[in-house]
Amino acid sequence: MHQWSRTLIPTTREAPKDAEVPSHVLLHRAGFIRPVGAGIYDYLPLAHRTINKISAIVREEMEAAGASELLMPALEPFELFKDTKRDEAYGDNLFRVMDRKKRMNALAPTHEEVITELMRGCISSYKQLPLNLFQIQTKFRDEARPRAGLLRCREFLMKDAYSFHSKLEGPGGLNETYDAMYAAYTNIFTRCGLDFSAVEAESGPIGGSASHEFMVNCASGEDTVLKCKASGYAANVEKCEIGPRKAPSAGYFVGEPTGTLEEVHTPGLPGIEDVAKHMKVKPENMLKTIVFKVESTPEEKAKFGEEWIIAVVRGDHDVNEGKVRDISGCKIALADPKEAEAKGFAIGFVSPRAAVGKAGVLLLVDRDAAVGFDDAKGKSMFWVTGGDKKDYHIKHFNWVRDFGKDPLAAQAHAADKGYAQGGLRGGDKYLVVGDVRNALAGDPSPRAAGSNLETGRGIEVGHIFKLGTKYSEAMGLQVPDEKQQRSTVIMGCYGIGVSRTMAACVEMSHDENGILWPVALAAYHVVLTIMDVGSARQQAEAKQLATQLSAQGLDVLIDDRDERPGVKFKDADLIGIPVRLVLGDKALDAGGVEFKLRKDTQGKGGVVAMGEVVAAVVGAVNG
RNA sequence: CAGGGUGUAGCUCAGCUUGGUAGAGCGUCUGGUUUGGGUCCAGAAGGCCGCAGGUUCAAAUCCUGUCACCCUGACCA
Repeated sequence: MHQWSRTLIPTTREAPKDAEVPSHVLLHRAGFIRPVGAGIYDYLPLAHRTINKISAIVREEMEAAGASELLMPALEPFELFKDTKRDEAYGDNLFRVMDRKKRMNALAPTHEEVITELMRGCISSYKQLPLNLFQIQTKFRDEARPRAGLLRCREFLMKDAYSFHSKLEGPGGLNETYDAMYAAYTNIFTRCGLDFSAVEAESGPIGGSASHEFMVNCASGEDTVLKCKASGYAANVEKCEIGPRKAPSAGYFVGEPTGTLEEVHTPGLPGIEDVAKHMKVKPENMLKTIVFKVESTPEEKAKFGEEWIIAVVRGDHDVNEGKVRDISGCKIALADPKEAEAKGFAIGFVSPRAAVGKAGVLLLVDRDAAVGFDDAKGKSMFWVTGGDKKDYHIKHFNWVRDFGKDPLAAQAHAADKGYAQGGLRGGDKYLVVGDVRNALAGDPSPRAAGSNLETGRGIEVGHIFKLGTKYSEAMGLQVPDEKQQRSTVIMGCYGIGVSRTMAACVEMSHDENGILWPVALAAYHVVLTIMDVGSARQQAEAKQLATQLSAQGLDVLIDDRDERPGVKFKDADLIGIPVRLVLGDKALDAGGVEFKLRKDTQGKGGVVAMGEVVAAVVGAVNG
């Protein structure tokens, strides 16, 4: 049991002006955190207690799933990152520290390199695998823009686990451990009392194997999630597939021109919305073109030369970079404007015509943009797109007339296949129709015919990932297998943002008076509010009750501050303790104390007889 | 990294346009008052006006530079 007057809970009436999101405001006001620098925070006693509770749950479930805890250093020699090239991949996000010998070190953003190096020296046989090791430790990332309090920090607490396998399938394989981690994460976030979803996530260009994110469902979340109720499919928008869309009845691209091609001067209009407004059309009548540069290896460049990809989607849609990458089969990056303009692309004003007659340019057209006839309206489509020169757009773009019938005809087979695989190196193709945009609410489900996707927002608190051999390959982690062949170890990694989980919980669960902690994460289960601290009787009763509650394994906070009742009630609500017991003369005279749950916002609760209080609190806490 | 904004008391902010030597509310401390949802009254302490240059008789205020923090975007295993 702790006394409020003997610990540090600096509640405030107002939050700092720069705090905007609820978790930031409330964690500050409730005395959980204080800023130290950009994206760096003090974790005060309440926060520390809550974080310890999250950590304890994580530990239990990780151990139960067969993982062992260890602790690796946060400070690492910089050379470690060279083998995996993550000194470059992380770029400025990697904190660099020069030591007295002028040697460069890194503050670890994550520990793949360290643990792979560790394993290289510790295991020498496939018989020692599988292994799953985890730690709970402070991570450092020099984020370009830390924001939203604890949700995006430069220093934060993370549980990171790494598993090692000699095979993918079967007992002891990566897939088995991955599934075990999926189950463990589900247990962890369920026990934390969070409303969450496990969703398919973008697994990046390496390997293309499975990856799931665990998202706390919350309208203020940074990530967009799509779900199909019928099939249970759920995915991050970065990853979400779109089910078969209805093909245009007349065929792709086919439609009569809606008028003669007309150039319009559109200077100083930065966004598609502005251009649409200026040209008096809807964004859905515009074609949005995004230019990507293929990032080839030197060998590829020698063979294929410089390569570009132009993705075309409807103006009200967004290009999905992962889908462009997957369909083209190329590593890509948004084109550098200067470089692209040198190639003849008027960035910001590119139309599909820009691809015509240029070698090494692939045009990827989203299915919704690859039409010329509006079936719903029963007439040809009206398209506005770039004018292929600075500050100009064109009206009445028609695919067949203005892009060219021959190139379209040559690709009819690709369009019919729908999700055509192709691209620059698939032959002579330079136009492919497919799914290259972000999914939206109402889009067809990719897993259940006739069902539609729904959207929600989420905060990513966990991410599990099949790494494959990315790190073991780069760092030479191999063990001999049954046949005495050296084989590269297969890895998985599994992260949980512990400090972010605390903040996400507040985002998910608060009201106008403060935080509502789930019992499992509450810094204290119960707060005893002493009405008159000058009353020896109230003090004695409080102490006795607190002792009884503590004996039941409950965490008890006694508000023994010499404050007016109103102040104490406000603070109790603010810091969000699930159960409040008020010790005042009125209730004591009636032989009890006042019992109120934080989630019951109305009224002041009822009097519970002294002999039944402990059972009542235990009952409330247990569920 | 680009664009925008802000740095004045522990917190929220006013003062700056039009230079004249520092203000309010909340919080803190003292005394009184009050005592079931952030009482009321009186008094007090508390500031290198982010930092460094410059202009001026005089700078929180004008100029230059710099640092820090925040917002939007880019970025984000």
